[in-house]
Amino acid sequence: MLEKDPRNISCSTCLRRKENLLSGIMGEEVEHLEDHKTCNYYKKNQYLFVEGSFPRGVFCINEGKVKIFKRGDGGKEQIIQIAKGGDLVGFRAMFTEDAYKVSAETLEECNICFIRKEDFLPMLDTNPMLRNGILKELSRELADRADFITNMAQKSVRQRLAFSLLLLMEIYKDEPINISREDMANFVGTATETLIRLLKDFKEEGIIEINIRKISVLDSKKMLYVSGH
Amino acid sequence: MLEKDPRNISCSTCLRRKENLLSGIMGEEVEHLEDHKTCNYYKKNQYLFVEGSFPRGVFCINEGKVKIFKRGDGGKEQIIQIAKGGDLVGFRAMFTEDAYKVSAETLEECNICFIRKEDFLPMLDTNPMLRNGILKELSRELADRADFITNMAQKSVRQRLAFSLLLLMEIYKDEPINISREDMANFVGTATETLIRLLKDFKEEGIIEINIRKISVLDSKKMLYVSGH
DNA sequence: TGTAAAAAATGATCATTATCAATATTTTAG
DNA sequence: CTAAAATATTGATAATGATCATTTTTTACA
Repeated sequence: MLEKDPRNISCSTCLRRKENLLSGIMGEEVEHLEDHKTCNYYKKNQYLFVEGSFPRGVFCINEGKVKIFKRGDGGKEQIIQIAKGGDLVGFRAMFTEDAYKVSAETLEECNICFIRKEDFLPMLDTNPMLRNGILKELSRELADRADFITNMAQKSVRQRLAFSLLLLMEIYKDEPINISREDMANFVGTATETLIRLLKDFKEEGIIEINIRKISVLDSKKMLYVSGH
Repeated sequence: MLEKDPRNISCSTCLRRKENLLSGIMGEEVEHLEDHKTCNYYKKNQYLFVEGSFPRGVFCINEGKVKIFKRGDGGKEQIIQIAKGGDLVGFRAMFTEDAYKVSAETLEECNICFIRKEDFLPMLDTNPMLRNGILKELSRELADRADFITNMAQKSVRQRLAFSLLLLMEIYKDEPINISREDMANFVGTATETLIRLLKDFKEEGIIEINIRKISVLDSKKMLYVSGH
């Protein structure tokens, strides 16, 4: 259970901030951030923003997981990314001055801070470290997505699932992976039924363990092998 | 046939530059650019850079098409993007201070200018317009790749081919699309044989016309319909 | 805490697309 | 201009993965 009134989260002491893109912010800029950010508790399955709407600022996840996804023409979700504590979410659309091209929804209860555009963008001009960090981050994500596309095009569903489970393992750290079969299928890019069958295979092969819906990877070496990497 | 000694290409009068990210460069910065850039003629199938190598600068395509691709674990290429005259290529890896994650190879003869890192990066600090342009461009491409991933996951090969042909149509402007079946298959993310069969279908349906290997889209409205968008 | 709704799991079937093999056409280089 | 190499095309077959229908389990909440 998370703190439901997270207003006391402080930027100056926030450990998340010290490890993310905002770590370059110093002195009075931190104070300004602290005074102007808001922080809210989100239940599971709440939207942060929706495809087509216009960005008002950037979200900084303190606790919890958020899925970033796009709806295909049939309305089916494709999950592009799963963001976790420490990640900044939704700042890309701010630069294009365009509507969001993806949506963001919590996968579990979250504490998430919000920094308005007007408070965030000026820091780009005054803070070369932040600027460079963002350029670096955008470039890194671009490279990740080239990988994603290549995997999608060239790997079997079994291989993609294996690789996705390794990614999810990193996102969920030591905790078991706790995500609905449908979301997982929409991340891997397959049908829910196919995903469930493959999970069963992995279980029978001793690579994973399933408790109710939570998945633990038992043999990540074998998983990497199965992923074809 | 292209000019094989393109040293006379001038940044100050370059129409390509005036329409791309470098349009914000003014006055003596243009002169500096002009003095420090180099410009070369490339034959078909020449590499600009290879996955794993380290970037020394950025390429500015004056004439010709360049494929940006990644090799999957089997060595098979996945084309991520096809760059054309006016496009800047290879600047992402410069920000990550990391090796290239993709390769770039000419699809036809090209004239391409090269700006060294040392001449390019400092402009980021002095030129907010360039900086914002690049943030915008990176964000836009990130959105494009989310689309790419979603199409890859949710659309049939037939739909993806239709969509790819529309993209290629824009890239090739009025000229017929001139790209090998293998490259096209590696862009769509399918087997060459499947691609050829589908092209045949499109031809029989009157949506495209094929001359030797060059493809002209006859009915782009129908093509859009077939693409499922 | 019981019940309805949602999510997960299983089974059967079908369609799409990959793969392998062979041939035809086009391009390249001597 | 011609032979060799590369590319494009066609055919046959197999495998992967989607879809639809149904049952079981889990979750939410009155």
